[in-house]
Amino acid sequence: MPSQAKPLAARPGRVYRGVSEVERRSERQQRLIDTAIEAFGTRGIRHVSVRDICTEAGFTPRYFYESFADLDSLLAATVDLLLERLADDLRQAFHAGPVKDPRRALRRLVRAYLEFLRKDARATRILMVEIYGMGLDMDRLSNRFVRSLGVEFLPLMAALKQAGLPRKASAGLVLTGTLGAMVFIGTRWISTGYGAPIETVVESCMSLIALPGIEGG
Amino acid sequence: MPSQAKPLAARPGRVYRGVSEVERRSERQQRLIDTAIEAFGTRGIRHVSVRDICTEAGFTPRYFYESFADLDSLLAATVDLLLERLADDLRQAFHAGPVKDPRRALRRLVRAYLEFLRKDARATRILMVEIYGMGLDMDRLSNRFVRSLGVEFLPLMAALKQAGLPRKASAGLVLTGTLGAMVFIGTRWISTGYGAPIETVVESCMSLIALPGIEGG
DNA sequence: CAAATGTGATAACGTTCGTTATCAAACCAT
DNA sequence: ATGGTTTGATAACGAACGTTATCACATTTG
Repeated sequence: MPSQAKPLAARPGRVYRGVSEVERRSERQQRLIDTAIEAFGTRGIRHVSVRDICTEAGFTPRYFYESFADLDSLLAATVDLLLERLADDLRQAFHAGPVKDPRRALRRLVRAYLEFLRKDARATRILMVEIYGMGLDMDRLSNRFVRSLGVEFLPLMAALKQAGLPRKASAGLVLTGTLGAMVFIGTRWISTGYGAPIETVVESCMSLIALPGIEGG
Repeated sequence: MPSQAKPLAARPGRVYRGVSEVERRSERQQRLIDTAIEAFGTRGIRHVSVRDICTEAGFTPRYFYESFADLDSLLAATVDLLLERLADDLRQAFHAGPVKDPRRALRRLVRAYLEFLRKDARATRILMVEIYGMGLDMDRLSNRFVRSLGVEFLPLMAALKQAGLPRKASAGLVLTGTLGAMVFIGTRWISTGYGAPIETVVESCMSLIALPGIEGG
């Protein structure tokens, strides 16, 4: 599934210990990504080597290169997976209530985002910090984030923004800024040990999302 | 001056080629930091080694360790210097007009910030991207940024925010969020080749800073 | 002058890195 | 059972790393 992973074998392959070749390869890939989440998420990419990943996953280096070209590819695949999980959570939260009320739908999304951050500090570190080590420029990064924040989420927010936007502002930049606000608030919340109650954090996020013009709650 | 640099020799030392020992050491330190700005700012910290810095600065490794304990210390010193420069620019912009009008003063600050980013893409990359590679947690990072954004800036903005803040929001978190918005917008602006006119970027930033309640322009 | 110190080029040290190979044991096919 | 595959442990490889030392040369000090 991860885009940066190597292709998963064309031939059907042979069955070993009950599982097919494609299954085995995919399991190994998954195990590598799981190990990467732990390693990158706790020590940071700069303190993780290919060898580290292999020994921690209980693999021979050969199996690393079977799945990934290098560490950066593994990081990219890891980020992909985490963004996918985040997107799932957001989608679920979005549809867990009335979709027509934009303010309440947005609040559900924000809360789901924060709960995702609280659920796994390692994932958070990877998505909020380590991701910058990749070659991605801000545009791609922002787009990637934004795309994973749900297809439903985006037009909703964009519409809201456009409504109350000052004449000369750019909707795209404001969107990026809002995203940055979420990221910083989330990261800060975590680095202070989730000190503030989630209600307060949600409210703080909402106060930055909500522009004059849609202020109604 | 940089906090992460090694102390600059206690003894007076001897004069060499016309300059005193402390001066020489400080010049070397400065040259190392200049080299670091170029190296970190264009290739990223992950692709820079102590040896790289030395050869690019025209130094023997000995002189690296004379000034810094390791690469991270050099990065920290570099960040310190850049934040200092940014703070200088902001202070100057702040006092370049009527201080009493908070909206206009804020706009001057935002513009100065963006012009700083445009002035040197390497500095921008270091401050906005590479900085995350350091051990700093978000709290320290945010505080460091925020402190360098000018002692005058902060209470101003905090006061503005508090005025229009929803009941349950946290002023500190909202401040962090605003900072994140600035960072993301600035980085995105740059990664798109400064495509948008600075007026548009300023306005986009302002639309995120300005909360309902101080909306009056 | 001579002695002491600062400089710069070079090399040395041991470690770790990414990457590839070796080889015996475990497993599947026929 | 025999022969081809997959596996896991181990090692091998050259390159790069951080760090420290060596030694000739330039400069200052007495």
